[in-house]
Amino acid sequence: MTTLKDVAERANVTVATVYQVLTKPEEVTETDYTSVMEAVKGLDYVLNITIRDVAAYAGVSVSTVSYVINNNPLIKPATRQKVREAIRALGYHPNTTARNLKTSETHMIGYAWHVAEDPVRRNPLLDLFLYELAQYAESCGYHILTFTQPPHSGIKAYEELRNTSRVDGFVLSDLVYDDPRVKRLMDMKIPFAAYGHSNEEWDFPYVDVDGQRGIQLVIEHLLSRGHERIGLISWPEGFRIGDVRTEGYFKAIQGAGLTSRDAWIAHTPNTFDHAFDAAHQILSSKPRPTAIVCANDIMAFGAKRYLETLSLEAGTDVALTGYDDTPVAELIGLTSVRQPIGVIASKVVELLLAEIAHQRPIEHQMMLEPSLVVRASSVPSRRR
Amino acid sequence: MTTLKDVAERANVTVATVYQVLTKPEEVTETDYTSVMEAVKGLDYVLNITIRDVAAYAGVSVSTVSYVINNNPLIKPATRQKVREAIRALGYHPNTTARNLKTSETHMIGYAWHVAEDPVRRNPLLDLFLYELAQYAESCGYHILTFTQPPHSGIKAYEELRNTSRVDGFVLSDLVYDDPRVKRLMDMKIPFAAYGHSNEEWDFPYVDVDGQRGIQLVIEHLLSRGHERIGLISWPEGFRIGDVRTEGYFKAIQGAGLTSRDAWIAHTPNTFDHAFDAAHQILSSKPRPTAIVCANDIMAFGAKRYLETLSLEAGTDVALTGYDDTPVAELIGLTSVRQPIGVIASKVVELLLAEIAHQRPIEHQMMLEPSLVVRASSVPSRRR
DNA sequence: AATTTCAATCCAATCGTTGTGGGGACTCAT
DNA sequence: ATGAGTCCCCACAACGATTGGATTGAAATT
Repeated sequence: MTTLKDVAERANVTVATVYQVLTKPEEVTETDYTSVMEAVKGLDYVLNITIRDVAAYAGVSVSTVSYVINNNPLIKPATRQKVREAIRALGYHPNTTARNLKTSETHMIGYAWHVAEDPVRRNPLLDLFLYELAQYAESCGYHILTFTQPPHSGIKAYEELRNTSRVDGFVLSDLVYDDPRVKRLMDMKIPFAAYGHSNEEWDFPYVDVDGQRGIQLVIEHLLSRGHERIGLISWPEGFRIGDVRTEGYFKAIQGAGLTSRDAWIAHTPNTFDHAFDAAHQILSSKPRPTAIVCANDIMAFGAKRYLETLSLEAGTDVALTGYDDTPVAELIGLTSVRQPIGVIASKVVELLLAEIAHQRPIEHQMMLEPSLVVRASSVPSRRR
Repeated sequence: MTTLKDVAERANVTVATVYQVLTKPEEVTETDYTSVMEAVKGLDYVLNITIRDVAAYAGVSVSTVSYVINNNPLIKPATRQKVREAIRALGYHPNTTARNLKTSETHMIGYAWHVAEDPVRRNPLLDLFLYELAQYAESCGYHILTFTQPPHSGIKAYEELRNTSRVDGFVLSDLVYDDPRVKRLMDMKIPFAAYGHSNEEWDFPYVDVDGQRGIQLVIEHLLSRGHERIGLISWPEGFRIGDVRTEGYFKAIQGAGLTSRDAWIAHTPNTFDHAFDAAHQILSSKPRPTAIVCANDIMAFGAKRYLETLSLEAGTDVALTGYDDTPVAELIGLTSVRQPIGVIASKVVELLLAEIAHQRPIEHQMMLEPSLVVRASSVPSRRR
């Protein structure tokens, strides 16, 4: 491979001159220009600054430049300065690919989009999570490689990315019971960290938010507002997040010495229409609850619409709460439970980087606290 | 670097045996096991299948293996078969990093998250776009590297990613007038393709959706339902998308021989509350419009809420339309304009890949047609 | 003065591929 | 037998960085 130095020697000028001719030809003497261009032609050189060029420019060896780049303290400040200057002058940027090859790291984190056959089921919370993930990873010098996991393809995509060494590890979200991805990644000893957890017996790094606690917060809030008949709309059984929240509901109700009734409980898929119907069912019971807790904002949204058909106002007539504090909750003034997505993302990245460095901290499983965001849907208001 | 072959020679067994010892020790004879393990220890070898191992296993040269991998037709079918078998047997996967270094391509596409200081302003449409982008790019053997562009940092992040050769090119979205990213990327001859366009005079590859046409569809629909007094809630002037849609409104109104009034037009930031107020203002005019066209779903959502405070029903009492067909539109039964995000994403990727290959097609600027999604908010309904 | 020590550099091998430029083996016509 | 022409395959030099071990000159020690 031809370097700036080769051209310089052939044209019998300095490396700096060659660079100047190639980047700002207008600032250079006629003779320099022609001789350099001739050399360039002869060697058919194309400008591409590498570490070698920097070394030649600074008058040191390649390794010295490398040490400077990597902040190796052995290098004398004067030399360091000289090299830095050369880097600046030539506008040099280390080639990540070459570095990756040598160090066999990629500084990339893989994150699979949650499968979304049904666009309505796309979870805005996870979009936000991905955003925060990207942000925090970047501050650690990592980037996120997003990929889509074809439905029912198992974890092919994960293996492929790892096998071809495109990523150093993975972040998982949307875990299910006995999540096969977790199992397989553990088996293959591929670094990963998860948002949410899967199987109590598996030992892997994750960050989760206490779903029971979230519902507890909601119910405490409702109790403080005098509600004693509290309904629930949650997922069908068998979904991890749903089950946790449902359980939280029962625990909190019992903890407060209240009772619930079957008629006040609905298990429905997470869609607007199903929740609408569920609200209808619950509010048809006698006595009917004065508050309805929903395991998700979408459900609350559907319930709210049902209230409107009865000309009931959420907050004033029936208290209504959601979960996840999605943008829609803000829009419709829905009391909801917020997960600290920013913190989760940063912790997950931290855990993952530790895994990649083969240093699993003692506390590699964290449970974070959600917080309650009270809005109009659970407190009576005079207007609007 | 030590290869399987080195170990095999030292232990005086076949390459296949070494591999077997290292992967399925239970299926191997005692003597093989000990001799191989001894060799492994002596060379302190760690299992890592490379093209060299495949070559040794198949009894061909490294380049032959490479040719097979890259489907070079020169290789004889029998040899090809032999190599394929070796690849399978050893579970070999080419190392992407090494390949990237050699070919100086990365098969990565950079996409910056739209800046979102204000979380409420996050655009779900772009989340969907990113998803589709990832999906289509993958089908072309590319992956998406997402990054966040720190606000006011200019296009530093873009340059950095390109300079360190992490990506082959970029996809842009959320373009503004005279977008500085477009200008700079054009200047630096960095491949990119955009969703949306920026400056009429710049020649760069993009895909856009005809915003005027979208509004026109809406207004034609309203006309067909007999509306003649049609209001508009749109962005303040100076935002590309907003201006296009506003213009579409005026053109369509005039084209239909109708007139508009200043009092029926509101320019507001894209928030629920501002739209609420705008609707209030518009509906206070006399005569008041029978329909309100909004340049965005969020605005329509705010307007809808205002209607509700008046006990007016969208669709029955006042027709209301949004734009972008975000999930919320589906939820609240809002007539909206849908952009073919899947098509856009695939076209953008196509254009970008062409740029990367330095083959700009004649049609490197496409304008796609939006479509109207009619829901209850613009058609009177009997129930619900 | 001879030897050791040490900080500051440098040399060269290496990471795992790709692809050019041969070259051996074979066929076919001379 | 010879030469030309194919057809397959291989040796080897890259790609652009990192890094262990060698080297060097000067300071410290003997």
